[in-house]
Amino acid sequence: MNKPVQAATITDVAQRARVSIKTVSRVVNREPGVHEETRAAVLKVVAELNYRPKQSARSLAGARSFLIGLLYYDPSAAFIGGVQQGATHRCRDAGYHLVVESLESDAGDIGTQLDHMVSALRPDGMILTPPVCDNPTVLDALQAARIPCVLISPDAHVHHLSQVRMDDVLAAEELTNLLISLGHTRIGFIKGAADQSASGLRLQGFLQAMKAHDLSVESDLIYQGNFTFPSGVEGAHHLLSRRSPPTAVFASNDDMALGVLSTAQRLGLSVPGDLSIVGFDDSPAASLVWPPLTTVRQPLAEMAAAAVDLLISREARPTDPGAEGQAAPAALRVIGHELIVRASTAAPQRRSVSRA
Amino acid sequence: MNKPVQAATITDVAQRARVSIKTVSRVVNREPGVHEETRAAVLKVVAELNYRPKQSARSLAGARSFLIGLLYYDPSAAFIGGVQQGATHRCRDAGYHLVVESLESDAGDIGTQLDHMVSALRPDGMILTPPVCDNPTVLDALQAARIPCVLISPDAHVHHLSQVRMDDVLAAEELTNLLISLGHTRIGFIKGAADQSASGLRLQGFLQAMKAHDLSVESDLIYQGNFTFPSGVEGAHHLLSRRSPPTAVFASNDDMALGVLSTAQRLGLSVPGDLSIVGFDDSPAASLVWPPLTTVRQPLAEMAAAAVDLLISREARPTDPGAEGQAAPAALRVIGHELIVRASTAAPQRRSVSRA
DNA sequence: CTGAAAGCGCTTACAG
DNA sequence: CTGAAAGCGCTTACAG
Repeated sequence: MNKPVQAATITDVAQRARVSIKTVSRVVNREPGVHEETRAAVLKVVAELNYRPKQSARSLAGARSFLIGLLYYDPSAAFIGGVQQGATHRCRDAGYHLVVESLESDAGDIGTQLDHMVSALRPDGMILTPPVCDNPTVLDALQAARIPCVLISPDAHVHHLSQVRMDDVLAAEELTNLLISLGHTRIGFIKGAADQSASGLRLQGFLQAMKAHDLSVESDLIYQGNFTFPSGVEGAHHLLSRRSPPTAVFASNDDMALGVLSTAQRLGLSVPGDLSIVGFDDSPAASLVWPPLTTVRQPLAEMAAAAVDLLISREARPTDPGAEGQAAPAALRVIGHELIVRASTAAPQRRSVSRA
Repeated sequence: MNKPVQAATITDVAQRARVSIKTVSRVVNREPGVHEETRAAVLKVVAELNYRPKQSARSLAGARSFLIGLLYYDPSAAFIGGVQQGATHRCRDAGYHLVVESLESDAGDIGTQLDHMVSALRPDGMILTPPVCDNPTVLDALQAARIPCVLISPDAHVHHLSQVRMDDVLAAEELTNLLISLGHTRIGFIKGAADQSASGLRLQGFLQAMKAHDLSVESDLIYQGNFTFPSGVEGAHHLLSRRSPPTAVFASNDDMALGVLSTAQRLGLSVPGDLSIVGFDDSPAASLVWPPLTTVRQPLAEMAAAAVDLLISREARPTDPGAEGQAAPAALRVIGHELIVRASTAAPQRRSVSRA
């Protein structure tokens, strides 16, 4: 009996509360200018009928769709998991919904894939993750469609679009300071892929920390990796075969750090006894290996939540090509990270026993 | 000039094609009974205007929302990645959209979290992944809301809801047969968590394969794990400390296999020389470690695509409580898996050198 | 094979 | 502080 077959509509609520649908609308949307008693009465009926406005009706009548899109490339990185979690939670709290779109990078018609979501759904905003957030085609298409966008950790620093990121330089500095404070002075560094800006930022943080402690960095102790496990293996061989090998290695991400760890152990080095290792990302594997990796956790969920906020509050409006002058400046949010100190780091042993 | 500020509507198309909006609707929805010339003319205008029906208008007027929900629990397992990819792609091909909802299992009000999506969005169907797909509260709520559901690999085998799964028994048999064909006769087995049905199914497949080859299985060589890395470590210690240790270990998932691998190496055993190891899942880490794991890839994307198909074709209608007799039987789709043979398996060495 | 009318459930722009 | 009217862009149920 109390279980209606049909979901309640705004009209049902209005009739039962003896007000107009406009008043119900005001109450539901938390608009000001409603008598407190009226508001309470409406709210009571809303609860009784378990009324929930339909997204499609609101979207059709109004200017908002209550939908936010999340765009990413297919090889759904671990990255996506954290971003998506943060985004769905914030969306739910705000009465929005997250629609995901996994783009196929090999399919040439990225524009068509996007069009699908943009024209049919007309989301109120779009969140782009790396590396989609650096794809000019995608960015242009979204701009043309006037969809507000927030880029998560894009490569391009100066941009007319809003973005959310963490401070890679600072995190790398902290990681390096940790090694230095443990007593390491010869620290090897394995760079990330040359075409990703995070690579440069992390190196910068490393160099700044070393310099701040008056420690020299031999160019021989910097190896160009590409964020993959194999390149970590190669980097380890390179660094550990030096005449005077480092007592610690800073790998620019966990995958490479795992490669270093694996290689060190195969060479008979004990970690962290003979070699301390730090990574970056706090990937799932980082805590599964032995010893677990000291690393940095990217605040992915928090970054995504900030992106949603930017979109909902309309701070992320796309710059209007027709009125560039009065366009609001693009927002930039930097979210704090977290240093995760685990067992892969320790003070260096008195004398080096490493050899490769 | 050719770039309209406003997106084209069905009226725009109708006027330009000199037909009624009803005819445009018919063409766009591929309904039969439209003169071929008329259809061509409409299609031409649709292309010219780049017309795309708005989801909100279709949803409000019609019986479908063109939205499919994906429900999962927060610690977004690697599992989700594959499922989501398969689902978004199939949705896009079918003109649907995937809305994701990450549930917080610790928050008591799962019903409220669900309600958010169900009442406001009214999705045409919902895809549930483990372990949400086995939550009675969620299932009941969805049933009450009359939302068609497809469960991905649920624990409960007999169910009145549609489901898609892989054949765990068969996959475990194949994995075991591989080890047997390499010459292994003493094979240790580490079971998965006792409360997940996959654990029992994989054990069953293992036992069937052993029996089919007239190989005995000492109860001492079966260890109760729980799908975690540490339980793999414990299982390895247990198995390898037997007076006559196994030459191969079948871990019921990759995380535990990784624990076995790590332990074996710390004990000085070479893998696969002294010990062959197989896992299950083809997790990202499985191919990153050395040696990479022989395992089974779950056809997650394919399973998700099948789930979307079930939902769109309306084969997954919820059983109507009011007319149980005429309810269609729940669908069941079993999707083929893939054996991934890597370097963690080889023929056993002549004499066992293992000790723990 | 084609179309005119009504209506889905809301918000917008006004009016009072 | 409140409401009547119009309309968003489609589909449904008919009619021809």
